[in-house]
Amino acid sequence: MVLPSAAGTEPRKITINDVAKSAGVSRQTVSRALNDKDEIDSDTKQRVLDAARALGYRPSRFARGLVRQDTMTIGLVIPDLLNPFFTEVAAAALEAARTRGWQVVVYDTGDRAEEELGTLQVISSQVDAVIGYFSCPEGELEKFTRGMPVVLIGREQRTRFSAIRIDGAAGVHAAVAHLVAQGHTRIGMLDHHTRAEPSVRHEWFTTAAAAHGIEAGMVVGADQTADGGGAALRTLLGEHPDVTAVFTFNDIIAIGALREARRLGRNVPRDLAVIGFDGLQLGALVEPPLTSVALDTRQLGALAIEQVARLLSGGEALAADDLVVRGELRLSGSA
Amino acid sequence: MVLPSAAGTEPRKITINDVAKSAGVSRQTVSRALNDKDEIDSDTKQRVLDAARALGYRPSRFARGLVRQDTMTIGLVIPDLLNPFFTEVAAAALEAARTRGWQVVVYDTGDRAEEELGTLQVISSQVDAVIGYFSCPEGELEKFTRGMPVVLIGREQRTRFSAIRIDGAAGVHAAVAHLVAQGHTRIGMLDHHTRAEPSVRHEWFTTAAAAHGIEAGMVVGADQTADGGGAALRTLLGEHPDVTAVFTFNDIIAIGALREARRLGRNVPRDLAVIGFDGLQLGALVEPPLTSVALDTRQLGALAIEQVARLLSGGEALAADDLVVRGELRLSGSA
DNA sequence: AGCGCTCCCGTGAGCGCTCACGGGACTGCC
DNA sequence: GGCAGTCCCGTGAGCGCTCACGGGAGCGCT
Repeated sequence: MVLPSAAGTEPRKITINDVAKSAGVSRQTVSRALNDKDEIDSDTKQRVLDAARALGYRPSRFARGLVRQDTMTIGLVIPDLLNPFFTEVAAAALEAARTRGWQVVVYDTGDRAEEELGTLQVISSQVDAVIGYFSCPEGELEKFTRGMPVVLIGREQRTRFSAIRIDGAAGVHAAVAHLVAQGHTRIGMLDHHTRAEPSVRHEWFTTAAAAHGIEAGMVVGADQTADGGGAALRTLLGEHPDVTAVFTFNDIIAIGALREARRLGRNVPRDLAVIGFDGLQLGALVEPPLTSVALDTRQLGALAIEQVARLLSGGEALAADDLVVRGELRLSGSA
Repeated sequence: MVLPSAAGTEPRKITINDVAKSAGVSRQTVSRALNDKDEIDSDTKQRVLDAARALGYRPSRFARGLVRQDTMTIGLVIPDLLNPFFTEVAAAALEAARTRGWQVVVYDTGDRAEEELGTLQVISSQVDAVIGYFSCPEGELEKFTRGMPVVLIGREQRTRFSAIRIDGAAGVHAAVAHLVAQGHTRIGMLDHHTRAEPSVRHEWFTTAAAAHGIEAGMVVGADQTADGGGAALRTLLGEHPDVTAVFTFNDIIAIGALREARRLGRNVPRDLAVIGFDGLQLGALVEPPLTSVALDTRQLGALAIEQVARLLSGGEALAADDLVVRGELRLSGSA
């Protein structure tokens, strides 16, 4: 591959005009050659193509996009690509977008609020709409997304934006009911620890626990990784050795807890029942298979794309009541 | 073939001029208001902002990109977002791209060659360069990527494009050597089955087996999922009940085999040793932890981005010998 | 010659936006 | 009054490309 190495000089962008000049034809002829249009002699076409290659010409997608504005690009902002839950959502969104012929740009904020803003700033001039998990204040969000459709996922507070609510109340209630029915009374929770305030999933847990008349104070924050889940379980069992069941913020933490339980010689589910949240496909691969409050990630992705479509078309958006994905207890081996 | 179907269905696009007219100011003032520029009265600014919101104005990212061409977007094409290996690579590429201030657009082809072409067609006018896994003929590839830098991953044949080679020969050799040292002589393989020809990883396996003087004919094709791995193991053990160790095309298949072995009452590694390929983080979560020929996905992603950078700048590209990621045997519980 | 037709190719216009510049209105100060 | 300075705001130009036209050249036919 031979490219003109711009030695020292500013590598001035090569435009269609440079190619035209080099091939001794007009812009339009170059355009015709590159786009496989009709009205062009095959010899001329080859000459243009050669000239373009020799110059290392790359058409500007902006200029092209400007004139024929037929592409829609959605920005998908997620906290962590390595967390399977988000990749499941991303895959679902990608699939839903594909049926519309839309592009999806994926961004990873690393679960840090400051990255969110940076990403948002960049994104705002790159996409036509944004779908994502955001933990930053709503004001900041609005500032960077002026006039752009935004669909939030899993944000609980009432908001000016469209938000797909994840409602796990019933699912968590069912999970606790299941544990209680199995005879458990000392149920702990491994929560998300990076947020200052307790998570909504934790609230669901305490509510469910209260409904069953059991204590819900045995909570330990966990890093959003399997190792974090393991460490948190160790801490929890250290503080409350009589715990016989744990509910976790998500499946990754649960899987770490599963592993840690094995290391501690606790048989799951006999000595320790574990129930996760998310319902990852991954949960079926571990031993024992994970019981979890499962979310339909495909529906989640599809809903988000659907709502974006409505916002973009200026049509009637889906109401908040329709923008809900409900967690459902899926029983398996671990509880 | 997926073509960009008529995406936006708005009757008429609202431009900056419409907002200007509506607010009774000039284009430039609108621009100033929207971009938080200085030379504007705060009252005017608010009036413009209100007008923009009332009209539902969204700036064109193409026009904006045209005039200040400072954004670089890389297209990352992977076969399956739900396979953790690819998300690890994607995460690595995203991270490497971020340090350069680049965007990454992720595409999922579903491991189907026809999707690759459709994706390529769409992508070619959307990104500045392409990184990806492609199984389609090179000619097709070139046709859709005219003049655009392309970096392939894991393609073995010599190619006109830059390609990052995955070299597992030594790693697989070490894996087989390890199994032989443990006393195994009947080693089977669970290969990838969707390609017509046998995989390169299979060749590495037969070569390594030959070097150790053991038979390598016990091969079963597997679907690229855990279930596929399980089914393939069952088939393999049905055909060759004396097999005591298996090497798999990748970790997902290996994890499925692990689970199936447990169901069949075979203890791993005592009754059946399992060695995977890829070295997924996921491998550490299953029981027993997976022994695998590990690839450095971060290096893979970083290399790809680095090469793209060199191709784009017109500078000297990395040579084929530098574009290699080598698999390395990482011992763990399963073998 | 004149006409119509096909095959190529070029020219003007414009997509929607930002940048550089110019300029009016108003202030303060000599 | 004159001048500089500040604060706003508007105008022309142009980013790189494609689309809609127009038009020359060559052909065959009347």
